[in-house]
Amino acid sequence: MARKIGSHAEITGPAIREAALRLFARSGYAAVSMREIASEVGVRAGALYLYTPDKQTLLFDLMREHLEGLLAAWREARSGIEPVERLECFVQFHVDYHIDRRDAVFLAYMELRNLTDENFAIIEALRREYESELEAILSEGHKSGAFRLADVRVTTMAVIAMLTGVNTWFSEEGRLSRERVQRIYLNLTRRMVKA
Amino acid sequence: MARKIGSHAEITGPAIREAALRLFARSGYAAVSMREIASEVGVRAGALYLYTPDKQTLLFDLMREHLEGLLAAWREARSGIEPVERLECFVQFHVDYHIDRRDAVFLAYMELRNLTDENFAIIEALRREYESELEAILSEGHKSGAFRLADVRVTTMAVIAMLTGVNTWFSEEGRLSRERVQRIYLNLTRRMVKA
DNA sequence: GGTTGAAATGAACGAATGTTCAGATACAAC
DNA sequence: GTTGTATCTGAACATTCGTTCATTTCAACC
Repeated sequence: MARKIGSHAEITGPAIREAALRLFARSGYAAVSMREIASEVGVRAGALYLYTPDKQTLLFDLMREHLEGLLAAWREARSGIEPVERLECFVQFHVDYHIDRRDAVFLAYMELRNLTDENFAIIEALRREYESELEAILSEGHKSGAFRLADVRVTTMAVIAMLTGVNTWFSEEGRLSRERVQRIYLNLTRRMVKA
Repeated sequence: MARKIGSHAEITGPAIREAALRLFARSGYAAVSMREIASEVGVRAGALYLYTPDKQTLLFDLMREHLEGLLAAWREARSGIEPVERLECFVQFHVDYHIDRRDAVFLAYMELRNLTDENFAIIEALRREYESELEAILSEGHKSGAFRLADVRVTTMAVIAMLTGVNTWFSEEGRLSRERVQRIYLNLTRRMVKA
């Protein structure tokens, strides 16, 4: 029978990822040293290498997990929703998910250029996969006449950019509640696709 | 009478800024070394310090010049335009200006966190100044009844995020011409503010 | 042709980087 | 209490970093 895993590892592994995510998002991948991450966790730099083969993999894993989580959560959220209501569902979901994961969203967008070519291809594919979820919604609605769009692809990019932008200004303690912001973005999106 | 400036300096100064802009945008400020920049210009690292006091100032100047240029160009573009047409003018201008300056736009957004606190405050003020140009347009239109907006501030941020997003996908050799893209974004913006 | 001075070099600086690894440590199992 | 092993340290490694500066280069002038 396998030996029970050491008690520290159950804590340290996730703690490293959380610290790395926070620091990478705040200062940028290249500007954060392994010693900084270790210090944040309360451990020395060498110990990090029990949990990740190297710094690049640490970054890559954070980005991959974010995007895979995003896709999985969306597929869960949309299941059982009629195509007609899918757009509204998407907007609500996207805003919610992104507000709750500012650091990860920031990282997955800002640090693309610090990925190796191979890792970049994987991350980029995941991003496109998510984008094409929205594109499919718009495309269906366009064909059915529910939406009237000048260009499906451009509208897709426009809506995603607009929605993701919420992270550059929204604050939970700000003037507007999360629900109010969601409603406003929903109305803006409706207008953008209105037949 | 002042001595004529050395012949090299007329070339090298701008060349350094161009190389730095390109490299910073491609790989990130922290990931680019002074030796890389110098090599790109065809000079050794020490020579850079004849043109900039340090790396941080090099970054800061690039960002400041971009934002100051953006503001000045916009104020030039809008002059003589009636308030009613200002929004359309803004969209055209913003898309055009941003498409033509991908690296600078990218830099001024991505590298905010690598600025010293003092420099960050200056850059951030310039950004807000530009944003409030659009906000003023929307606010006027809202008051006059030309637009119907749920929230002026959120709509401002939404429009800017949507428009700036053009840089993440547009290519001059792509499926759509610049003029076509401008028109699509213009229509999307019109819908977002429609009374 | 010699003088001047800006431009650029090349070597060097201390500091910080990612990563490795032999040894110390802590803790579950017996 | 001894053993076994996962965990972690501390020191060291080869590089690379931003920056400085004495020295060299070279075009412009008298």
